[in-house]
Amino acid sequence: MTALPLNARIRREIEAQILSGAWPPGTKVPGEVALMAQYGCARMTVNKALSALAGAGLVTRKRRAGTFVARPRAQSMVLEITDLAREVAARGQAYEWRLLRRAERRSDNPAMPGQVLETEGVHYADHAPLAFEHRLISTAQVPAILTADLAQTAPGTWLLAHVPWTEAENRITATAASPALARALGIAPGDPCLTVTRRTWRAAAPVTLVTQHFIAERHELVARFGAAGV
Amino acid sequence: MTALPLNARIRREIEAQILSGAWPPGTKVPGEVALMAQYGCARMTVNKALSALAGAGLVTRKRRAGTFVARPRAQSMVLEITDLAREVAARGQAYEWRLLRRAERRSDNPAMPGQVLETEGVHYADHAPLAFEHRLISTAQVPAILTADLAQTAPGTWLLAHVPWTEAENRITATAASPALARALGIAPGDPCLTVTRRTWRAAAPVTLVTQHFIAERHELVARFGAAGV
DNA sequence: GATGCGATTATGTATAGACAATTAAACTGG
DNA sequence: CCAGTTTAATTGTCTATACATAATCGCATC
Repeated sequence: MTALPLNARIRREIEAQILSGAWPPGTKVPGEVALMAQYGCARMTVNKALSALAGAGLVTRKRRAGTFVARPRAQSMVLEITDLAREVAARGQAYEWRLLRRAERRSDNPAMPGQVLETEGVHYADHAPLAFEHRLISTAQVPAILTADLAQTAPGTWLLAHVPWTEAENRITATAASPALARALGIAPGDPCLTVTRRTWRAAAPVTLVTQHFIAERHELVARFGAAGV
Repeated sequence: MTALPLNARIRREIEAQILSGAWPPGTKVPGEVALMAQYGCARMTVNKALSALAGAGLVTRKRRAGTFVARPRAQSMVLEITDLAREVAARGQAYEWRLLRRAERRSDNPAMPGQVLETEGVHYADHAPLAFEHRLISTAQVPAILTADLAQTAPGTWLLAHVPWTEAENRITATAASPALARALGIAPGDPCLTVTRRTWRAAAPVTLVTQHFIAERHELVARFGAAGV
């Protein structure tokens, strides 16, 4: 057992009180001077612990008033959107990507203006279709994509390795498969699909706009939240 | 313009270098002593800025080696799962909850063992059905739920206000509406639904297990990633 | 009562210095 | 040239203190 730094220990002990329910929302947490006396340390050490708790949203702090156990508000979950190739491989399945279309053209989509590379293809897991993907990539932002072998490497995999993004937005919804989509995925028209649309920016400039249609039974998004930041 | 605290300013300026791409992944960030000289401040101030960046995952720090711009890994997105009542109200629509079933019984679901309160009901936005909800609540963990008026307040809303949770897991998928579900929501059987299953724990003890079926056209989950933590 | 204003209190930020822990890099002996 | 050892650079934590800032409380006044 390595000795936990003091500020981390203070933090953990307060956290335990909150998470056990002993200190319900609204409870006043002992002030910095009180904790300082209790632990026999400097105020900065206590401050670091309480600031970290405030940053994690477990307490709210207000000058003159004090520190209080926060009322749980929105559940803010972390959704890990990994690269499909990696995710499939992590499940121990064989990953495969098949490029169906590749075109350089001017975009007619206001969300991705300018010259774009358009791709369409299907992701396979263990040789069974998993998702159909339609993507636009800004060639102004990512000129190197034009020389990439996208029949070999899925554009998402290539982008993840080559382009840092600064902002992204995912929209998740359910849709019924259109006849064309059903044909590409080998399912029946009207079957439910989990549809993820992701827009990615780098320094306010759109980089890529991708829509992935997953076969519902074969894919699930998982978002987890652990309060302790563990 | 309120003057930003110095540690926040240092953080922002380093962040800007990383996000603009000027400092690609792997770049060595100036050390604490260098920044200390550059900004003419104490090391603790620089340390606070860099520690915050490390906490946000933008840099990794290693003793003796230094601070380096982190390599982007998976896209980890923040998915805000707010209370439905609040979310509908935030969109300026009229929220309504209708309780269809309420039963105290022993659970046969291994994910939620023991004595539970089972509820079923429908969430409405502007008097149109939005989602069907099925829920199990552990009465051992939340005895007070038995006295709550769940016809008036949706169980999710009540729980959010009364029970702190420590861990949660969401599974998101698409399903086709069963005949019973279609009847409850006023849609056609087989129509696609966005299905969210959420399990919540408090200190390793299961609190609630809820499944919500959203009408696909009326609901969308949005996950955002803003690198600056804004 | 209602209103305005000062006093008080708790947090927010910053300093300057100290020592500990880690580990990359330089050095040494075989 | 390699393996083990020492050195030194860098971050991690902590102290003690100081002043800034926000907001509540209470008092005086209208």
